Amino acid sequence: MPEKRTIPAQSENFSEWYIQVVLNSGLAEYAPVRGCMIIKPYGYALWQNIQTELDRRIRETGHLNVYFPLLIPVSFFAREAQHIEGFAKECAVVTHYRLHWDAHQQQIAPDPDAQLTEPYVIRPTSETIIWHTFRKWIQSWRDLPIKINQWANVMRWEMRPRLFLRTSEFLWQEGHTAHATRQEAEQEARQMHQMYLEFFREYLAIEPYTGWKSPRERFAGAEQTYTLEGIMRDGKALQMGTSHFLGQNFARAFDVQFTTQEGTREYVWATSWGVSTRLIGALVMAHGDDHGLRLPPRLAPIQVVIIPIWGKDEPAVEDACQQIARMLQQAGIRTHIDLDREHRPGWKFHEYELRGVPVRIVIGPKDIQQRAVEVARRDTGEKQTLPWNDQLPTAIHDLLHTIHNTLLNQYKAFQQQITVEATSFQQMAQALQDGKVVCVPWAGSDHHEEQLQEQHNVTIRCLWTDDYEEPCIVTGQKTRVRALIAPAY
RNA sequence: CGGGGCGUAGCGCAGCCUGGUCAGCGCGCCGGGUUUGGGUCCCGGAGGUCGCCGGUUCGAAUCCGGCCGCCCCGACCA
Repeated sequence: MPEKRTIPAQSENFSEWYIQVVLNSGLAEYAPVRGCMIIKPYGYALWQNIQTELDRRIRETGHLNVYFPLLIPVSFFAREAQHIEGFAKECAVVTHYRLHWDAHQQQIAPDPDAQLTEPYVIRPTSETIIWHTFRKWIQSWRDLPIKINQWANVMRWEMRPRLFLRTSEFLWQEGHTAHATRQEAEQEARQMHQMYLEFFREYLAIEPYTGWKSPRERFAGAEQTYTLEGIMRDGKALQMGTSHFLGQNFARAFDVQFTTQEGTREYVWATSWGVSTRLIGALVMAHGDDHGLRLPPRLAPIQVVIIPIWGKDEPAVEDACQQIARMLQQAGIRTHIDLDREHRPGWKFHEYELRGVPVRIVIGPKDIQQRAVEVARRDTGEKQTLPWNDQLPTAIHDLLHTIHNTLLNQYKAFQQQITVEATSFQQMAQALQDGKVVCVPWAGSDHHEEQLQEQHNVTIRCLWTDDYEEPCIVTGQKTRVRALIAPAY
């Protein structure tokens, strides 16, 4: 039986595979505006599952949710020099507050009489408006720390958009904190970085590389940027989250000082950190295969799909499906029954594989007779028959757990296998040529990094320290610092 | 911004070179029947000012000029 393939093989054309999986699995589709996407119910359910757990962890670590406005006066961006340099090129600007019918052009257009005296920027990130506000909120050491978070949309007018990975508008969570001491702010930035790592491991089944960014790759306005770098199945790195130690840069830019316990005046120390809908792109590219998505069970909108095989006695089959669904739902398992009569079972098997549903249960006349169900795993494709009894929900629950671990272990094995350690520039170049990502001793400068990009089209994704010293591959200087070098999204 | 591709039915496409029964196919949709343990099959039906503007011509989806938009690859970025 020839398979009707709607998506190309991953190995054939990864980029096209990615686009087709996103579109055909029902995660998202293109919007009328370039670079924007419509996040469809299935994709949004996935995002909401990410939100729910992440929000819990953010609040658990002492942060309160807030909402700041979408529009920011353009002058706010002039305050912090690096910040404006980083974002100016990609800002959408609101200049008018009214449309009118332009009789000359025969179209609706901004009313020239309704031009704003000061244009507003649609936020590309909220540091500026938040620090403008912090000035009002902070006078004394008693006002600190302030630890807030907001779930919002932001807009960055990207040159080259890509579904979920780099859309002009995207959804994210941005945390912003203010502290009395450098040490406390640094601690906060590292803590949230660690929180992301645990969340990725426990929910996305991805354990990315972690470390800090080189000065070149740092957030505009940060003193230190901590990052999480996942390696996708095509060997390219994807920045999955960041946490910035902002020093006193924004406090100085917005003149936010406080009176210490000793009565002196000091600038406030800051952090900001965030993850976005890009994580959905990471899930697709880290776990997906030729059949489509493979969603980690703790985030999957549908954890178990039940597919009936109708046979002669349809009511009996439907009833059996309902009973089992109820049993699973009562055990807290997100279960969906597909009672659609139009499509045959084979069609449905393919459909739910494309959509990455972790577990499929098939129920037909045979199963009813034997008081058993056929259970298939999306991650490995394995099928097994489980008895239809009180133990079923527990068995499925355990299976979901196993699937999570399998996905995580497969990811880790892949990441380990694609990573090579090099002790010379030559070795590194060869490994990159072979499609590997490379870990090297590094004490180079911005200049060396620029050369890497020009010559090999790769960047330093992150830096960390090892226990022993090795000579840097570009300077020969002994160093404990290691760099992960890879092509990136 | 550079390179490439595309715009014809809801979706995917053919037709364009060589202007004239070229308004066509597949999927989907609607109606009826059949089938259901890995993408059933058959019959009937609805649906398009061929991206926009202008030109050439007796005649333009097709040729010419201009404009607009989208996608892919690169430089920038979560």
